[in-house]
Amino acid sequence: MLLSRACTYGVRAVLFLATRTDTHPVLVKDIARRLGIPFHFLGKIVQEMVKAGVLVSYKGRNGGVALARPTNQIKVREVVEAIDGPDLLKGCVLGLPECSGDHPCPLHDGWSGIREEIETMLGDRSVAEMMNGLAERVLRPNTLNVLEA
Amino acid sequence: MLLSRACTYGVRAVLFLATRTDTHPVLVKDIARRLGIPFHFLGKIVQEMVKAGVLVSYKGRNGGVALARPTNQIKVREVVEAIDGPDLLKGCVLGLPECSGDHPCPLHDGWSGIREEIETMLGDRSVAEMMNGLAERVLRPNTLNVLEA
DNA sequence: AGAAAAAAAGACCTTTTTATCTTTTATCTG
DNA sequence: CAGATAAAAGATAAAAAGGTCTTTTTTTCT
Repeated sequence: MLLSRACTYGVRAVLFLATRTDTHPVLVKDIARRLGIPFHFLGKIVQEMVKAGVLVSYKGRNGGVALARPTNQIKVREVVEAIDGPDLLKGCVLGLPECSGDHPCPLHDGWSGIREEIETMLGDRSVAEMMNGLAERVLRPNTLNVLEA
Repeated sequence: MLLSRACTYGVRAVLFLATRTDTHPVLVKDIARRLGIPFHFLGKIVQEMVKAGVLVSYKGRNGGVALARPTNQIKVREVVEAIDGPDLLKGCVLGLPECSGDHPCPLHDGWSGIREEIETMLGDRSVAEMMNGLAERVLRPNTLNVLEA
């Protein structure tokens, strides 16, 4: 698994918010229900994204969470780093501290190229750029979500 | 992390065996010491690789483990699949069961390309092909390994 | 002010991963 | 055959990831 499950939940939540034209805050509970993610677990993840400045949250009645910036100013990498940490793609694929350009492990060069592509995928495109033609339903894990109103 | 730690240990053990011109079995204990990997943990991992047909093992005096085939007939992918399972790279990056060519998630296309490259890196090259110019020491995690004879 | 609503925070639990230790089984040597 | 050797197997433990539940804090609306 490239991303932790928590991270995939976070990315999905951000993409979900990005599909909404309405920018009013959305309840974490509603996001969790719509995406089939455990509510309280998503709550924790949302907190991290708020701390990281990706989301803003409002307590109390009419509260909820919303994207901190327009979708064209948020990169998926920010979300990933907020949840899985900045070192997710750092370091040797084989976990060798000595592995470097000077002392490459057998996978070093291959992995370097792939890592760059992953970083491009996550970082060089904004959330907005990714949303082209994305139907909201695709973010849900199961088609037969009986909880959906 | 792309690969589990167990998997990196397994790959490193295979690469270590591949650096040896001598094809006599090597003690798991020795591999563990040389590579700085927990002995008993590596034992479990070796077992899985033996079951998968990547390694062969011999009990008793003069026992140990050895590569089951010449290095040009072993692919890293085999090792990875023996330890992390065959589904490591299968499925959506965001964990969405519905994600497919028809209903792609926003990362679907980008990830498809990257996945293929990872599979190429792991599967289309044999262990032998990767060993070009690899010094054995690079497989060790710490330069100052006092345990090394 | 008081009640309700919602995120924040914290305690706790379960599963998986990583790791250690002990016992068993197989094999070789003398 | 006896003893030593080494992997296999199993039991246990520690740490991390994933998930649930309860309480607290903040805010808003009568």
